[in-house]
Amino acid sequence: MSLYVYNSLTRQKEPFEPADPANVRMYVCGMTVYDYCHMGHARVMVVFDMIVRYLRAIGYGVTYVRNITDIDDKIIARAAENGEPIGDLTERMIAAMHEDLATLGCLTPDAEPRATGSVPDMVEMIQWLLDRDYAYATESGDVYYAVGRFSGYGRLSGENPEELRAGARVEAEPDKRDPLDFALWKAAQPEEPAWRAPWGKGRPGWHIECSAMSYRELGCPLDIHGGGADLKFPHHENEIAQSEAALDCHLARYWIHNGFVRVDDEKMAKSLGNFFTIRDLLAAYDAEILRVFLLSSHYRSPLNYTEENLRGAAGALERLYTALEDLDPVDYPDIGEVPEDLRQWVARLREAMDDDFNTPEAFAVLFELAREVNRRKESEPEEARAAAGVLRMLGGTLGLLQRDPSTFLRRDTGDLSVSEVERLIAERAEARRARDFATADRIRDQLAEHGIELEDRPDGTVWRKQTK
RNA sequence: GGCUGGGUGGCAGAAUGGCCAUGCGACGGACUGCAAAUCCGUUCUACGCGGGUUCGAUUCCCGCCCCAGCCUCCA
Repeated sequence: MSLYVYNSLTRQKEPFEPADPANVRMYVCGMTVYDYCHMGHARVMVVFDMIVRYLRAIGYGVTYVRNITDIDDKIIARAAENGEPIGDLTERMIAAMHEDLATLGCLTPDAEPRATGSVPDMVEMIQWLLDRDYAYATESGDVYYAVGRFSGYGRLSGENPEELRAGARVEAEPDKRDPLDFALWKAAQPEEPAWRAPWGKGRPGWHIECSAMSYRELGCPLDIHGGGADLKFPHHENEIAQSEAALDCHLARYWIHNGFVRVDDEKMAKSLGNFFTIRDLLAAYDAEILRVFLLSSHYRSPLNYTEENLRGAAGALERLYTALEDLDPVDYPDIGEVPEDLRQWVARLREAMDDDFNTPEAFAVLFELAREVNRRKESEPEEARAAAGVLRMLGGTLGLLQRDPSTFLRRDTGDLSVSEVERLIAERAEARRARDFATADRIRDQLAEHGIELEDRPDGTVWRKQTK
């Protein structure tokens, strides 16, 4: 059995065959740091984190590079608006991003190159394009890519250059030879940061940074190039044009694009005023719940944000952690150590994930395994420990289930302190001993109003946070 | 208009040419002082519409309708 990946370039699932299995080279377009990460960013980050984890879990070595765009029009505008230096704004947003991603359980990429730290690489690549006549400089000092010179333009997005020109909503830039041409370099403007280049001072266009940085960090071709679906056109199309013209090499073997986050079935967008930052949501939901939500639909499908769906994710995670509770799961550092009778679960998860990272199917496997753990819990504690160990290990391949179950299940006491909760539980225990069930039930109702759910067990009462 | 994806039971969300997804919800049973959690069972003729291929299609083919995204900065 082997991994199949949907390749946006060919529009079909293909067997995954990296050039070097010991070093899968993966480049993901990260974010432009002028504001906090929203759920759309979170989805990209979590989806590709899941992909890296899975590739590593099945034995690949992966070099994961994710860039940071820290110079562009929006950043310049926002910094001016705030009356702060560009560097202050971007440093602040990068720190916030790192914090958000760590909270969501995303691994740190192996490299996180910044555009401003890579300008010489970009200048060099633009020079190659000029030398080969794939680019031209204008009177005003801009440099454009000559799309008409590149025959493969439109292959990734399925767009036809002729159609694009015909329906060109692109406003006419007098200096462009072709409306499809795009900026590689923008001539310096007063009040804007600028770098030196042989053809004049200025700053890089957006697309060139990914071509230059991916080449510097990983060479060419990449095994995987990823990003949000909206980057297919024009960003990735332009990257292909740049890299292939400059390097005589196909930029990437596999293109992976994730679907959008929607809100009430509309795209989440700042212009619609319906976007949520990761921070907004972390105030209301545990980070691992967000992660479950983000992986609960297939990465290429749209993901609809609703309160109900978030609650569903919370319930799902609670079910999994409840299965792990009060067990000491066996630690399996390697799949090979899983007992024979539990291997089928590992195989089923792999089968799901090997099919283009089918996380919903993977969750189905985890739920069935959780049921198996629960079944064994009473009668066969040792077998339950083993099954729980596998559940935990498989959850780990998705970046989940690594916490102590009781920390998760008792993560939040709402507006009561833990000692108050415990005091009330003790009071109730007293009442129950006296068979004063009216009092006992009143205390239970009182706790329920604070979102605390009780469970009476033979050896005492435990409480947990109730998600409703 | 062009280019991508989609339309599955009360909700979310997979797979699949003929049998079970899975989770949540609802209902019944076991357990419990009652609950909760858990287990067992049931629920809902689920597959956008109309044709075709087939012994048999939600699944393949054709046409249509509808939705979302991209075509302009966007994860």
